[in-house]
Amino acid sequence: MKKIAEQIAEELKKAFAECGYEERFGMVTVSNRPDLCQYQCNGAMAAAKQYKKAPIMIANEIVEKCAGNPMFAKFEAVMPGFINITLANRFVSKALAGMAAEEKLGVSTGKPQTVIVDYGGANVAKPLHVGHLRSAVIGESVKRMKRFMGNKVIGDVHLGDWGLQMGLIIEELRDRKPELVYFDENYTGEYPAEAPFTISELEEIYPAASAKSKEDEAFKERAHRATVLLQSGNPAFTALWKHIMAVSLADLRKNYDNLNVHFDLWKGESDAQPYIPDMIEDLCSRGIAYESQGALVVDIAQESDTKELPPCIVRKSDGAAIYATSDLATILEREKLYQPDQYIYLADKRQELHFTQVFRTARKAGYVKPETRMDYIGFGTMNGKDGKPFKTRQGGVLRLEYLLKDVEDAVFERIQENRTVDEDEAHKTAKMIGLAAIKYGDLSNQAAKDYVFDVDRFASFEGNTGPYILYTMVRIKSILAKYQEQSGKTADTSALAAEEDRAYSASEVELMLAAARFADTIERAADELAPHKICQYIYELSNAFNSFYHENKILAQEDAAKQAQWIALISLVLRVLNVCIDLLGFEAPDRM
RNA sequence: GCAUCUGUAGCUCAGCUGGAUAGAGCACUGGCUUCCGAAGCCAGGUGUCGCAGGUUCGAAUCCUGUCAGGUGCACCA
Repeated sequence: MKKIAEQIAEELKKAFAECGYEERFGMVTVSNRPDLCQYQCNGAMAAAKQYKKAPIMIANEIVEKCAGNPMFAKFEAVMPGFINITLANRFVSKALAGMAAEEKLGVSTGKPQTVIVDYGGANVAKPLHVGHLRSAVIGESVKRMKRFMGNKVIGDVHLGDWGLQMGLIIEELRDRKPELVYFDENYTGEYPAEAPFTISELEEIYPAASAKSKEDEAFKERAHRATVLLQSGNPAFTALWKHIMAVSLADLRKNYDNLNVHFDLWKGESDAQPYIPDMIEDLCSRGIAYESQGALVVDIAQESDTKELPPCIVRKSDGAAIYATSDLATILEREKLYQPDQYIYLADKRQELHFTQVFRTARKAGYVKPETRMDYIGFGTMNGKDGKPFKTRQGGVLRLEYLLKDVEDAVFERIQENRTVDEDEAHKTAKMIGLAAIKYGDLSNQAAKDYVFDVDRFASFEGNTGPYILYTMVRIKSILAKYQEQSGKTADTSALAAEEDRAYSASEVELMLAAARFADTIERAADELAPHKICQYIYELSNAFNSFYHENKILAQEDAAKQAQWIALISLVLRVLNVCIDLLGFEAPDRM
C-alpha cells in the first residue's frame, strides 16, 4: 500500500508534468504550518527559477489542474508560491484502513539484505558498566529497525576476550591459588571441567590484578608473558581461559537479558585469530602492507582527505596483533560465513579514526565488495548532571546493574505513591518502566551527541519520557479492555474507513494523520540509523492521542458506527506504539 | 599545530538534504475530575538560533572567517 505522502506526491507530480514542468517539483512534505494545512508542496518556488516564471503562477496552474480531485478537501496556492494541501477525511480514514490491514503497517521493505550489527563490545571478565550502555541500547535498536525493514540482521556482541586482562587474571589466580594444576608445569593430565572460581570471585580478581599491575612491574611483566603464552596456545592457560569465558559469559548474558538486549552471535576477538597469519601474509605478498618504523602498516590516505591520515597498523613492531588486526580478520571471517551487504559498527565516537582506517584497509585489500556498505555509528558520552562523564559519588565507574537498580527503585517508589497494586506486580512493572525510562532517555537524543543522564528527571517521568509513552499505551489498553467488557466486541479494523462523511473533530483528524505518518518515519529512521526519530514520532503520536482522549468520550459515544471507528483508530494507534517501542527495545505493561 | 564534532528559551533537547510566525519538555502561573486512568489535558510568557560576513526571492539550516567547549592525531582497546 502506498503511503499518504506518496499518494499526494503522485498526484502533484502528474500535475507538474501535465503543466510542462519536471515532475520532481511535485515533492510533498508534512506541513510546517499545521494551522494552514496538513501537507505542503514547495515545488513551485523551486521551479520558478528554472522556468523563469513567478512561483505563484506555477502554483496556481497546479491548483487548477488538481481541482475537483476528491482526495483533497482544500488545495490552494498561497504567496509567494506555497501549495497548501488539506486532505479529505474519508481519504485519510481509507488510508488508515489500508495500513491496518498490513502486517508491517504500510512500511515497504525492499530487497532483503544481510546486515551485521557489531555492538555491545563487552570485555570478558570485566563487569558491564555505564560506558557499555549506549552501545547496547543504540545497537539493539538499530538491529531491530533493520530487521523490521525485512533484512537478515545478525547482531554480534564481539567480545573483548583476547587481551591483556586474561594474562592479568591468570597471574592473579596463580598468586592466590598456586596449588592449582594449571600452574603445575609438569602436569599432563586432563584439566578439570569445573572452573576454579565463581563469578563473584572473578569480579573481584580482575580489578585487583589491574590495580596490582599498575604498581608492580614484575607482575605486569608476568601478565604480559601469560597473555602471549595463552595466545600461542598454551594448554593450561587455554583451559583456564575457557573457564573464564564460561563463567563470565553466563553473567554477561544475564545482564544483557535484563537490558532486553539479545545477540545472535557471541563471537569475540579470539575467533578472528586463526585468520590473522594468512591475512598478514596476503597483505604483504600483494604489497598492500609494508614495513614502517618496525611495524607493518597499510596506507589509507586519499586525495579527498582534508587532513593527513596515519596509516593503519596491522602488526606491531613486536610482532603482536593490534585492534585493527583483529577487526580486519573479523571482517574476513564474516565475509566467509555471511557475505554481508552492510556492516554497522557501534563504538564511542572517539574511535572514528580507527574505523576509517579499518574500512579503508578492508576495501583496499578487496576484503569487502565495493558496493558493501560500511557504517560506523560513533556515539557520544553519557554525562552526569554536572555535564562531565557519568561517575559514582566516589568517582568510580558505576556498574550497569546498579544503574538499572537505582532507576527501578525510583520508579517503584513512584508507582507506590499513586496506586495500590500488589508488591510483586509493582516490582515487575517498575522494571519495565525503568528500562523504558533509561532507553528512551538515551535514544531520544541523537546518538552522536553527548547527553546528560539525570535519574531524577527520568524517575519523575513527566513530559517527553519513556514512561509517558507507556502511560499512554496503558490508557489505551484500559479503554479497549473496558470496551470489550461492556460490548463483548473487540476492535474491528474494517471500521476504520468511514462509509459516509461526517464531522470530524480537529483532534481526531490530528490523531489520524499522526498514525498515518508511521511508515515514513520508520523508513527514514532505519535508513538514517536514527532511533531518536522514532522517539520523536511516538511522543507526537502520544500527544495526539491524549488530546483526542480528552476531547472525545469514547466509551460513552452513542453513535455506534462512530464509536467502532474510534475503537479501531485507537487500537491502530496502540499497535503502532507497540511496534515502535519494540524497535526501541522496551515493552509496555498492561497496568502501571 | 592540524583535523573533527558541538554551540538553539533559565535548564534538558528537537528542528539542520534552505521555505511561511524557530518548536517540545522541565521549571513558573492560571484553569479542567458527578463520565473511558489527572503519571493527563487546556491556556499563558520566555529566544542577538555563539559572533561576523557571504550565497539566495528566502538561511537556525548552505559557504567563508572567527570565538568558546569537547574529542582525535602510528604500535591501548
